[in-house]
Amino acid sequence: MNYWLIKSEPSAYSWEQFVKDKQTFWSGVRNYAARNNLKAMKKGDLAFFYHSNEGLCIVGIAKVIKEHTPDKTAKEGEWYGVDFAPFKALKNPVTLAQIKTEPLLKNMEIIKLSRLSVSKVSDKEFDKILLMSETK
DNA sequence: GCCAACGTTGGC
DNA sequence: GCCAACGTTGGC
Repeated sequence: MNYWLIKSEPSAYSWEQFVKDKQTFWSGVRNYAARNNLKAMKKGDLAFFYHSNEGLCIVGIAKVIKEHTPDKTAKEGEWYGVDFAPFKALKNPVTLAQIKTEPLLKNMEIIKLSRLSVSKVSDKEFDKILLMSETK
């Protein structure tokens, strides 16, 4: 099983809306690196849901319920989307500032490639962030 | 195939 | 609102 991190601006699509919707088709990705990550996702994989621009924190975990399918919102090019459902909310959001100060997480893709909207998270990073969300 | 210019994203 | 970082584009 693999872990991921997906980013969204709350003003565009928030975790709250996601929970309300019960599931969503993650589309609109127009970046090759992000697309490759989407294509690598398997059913059952978990992804952190990160709020960019506002909040700047990981608020919950999404689960892949359907692997990549063509993104019909793309007028040209070969792009894909993935279906997610909310898995669970974090007890406490883990902020970007917290991640930055944690040595174990300094090399996370989200830190190094802040502009990548879909990035990979290692097992260790996933566990660490979960732990941080449990303790304030 | 290189590289400068430009556009976009996202943190501050 | 600014600016750094990155991706993309286009001229050569």
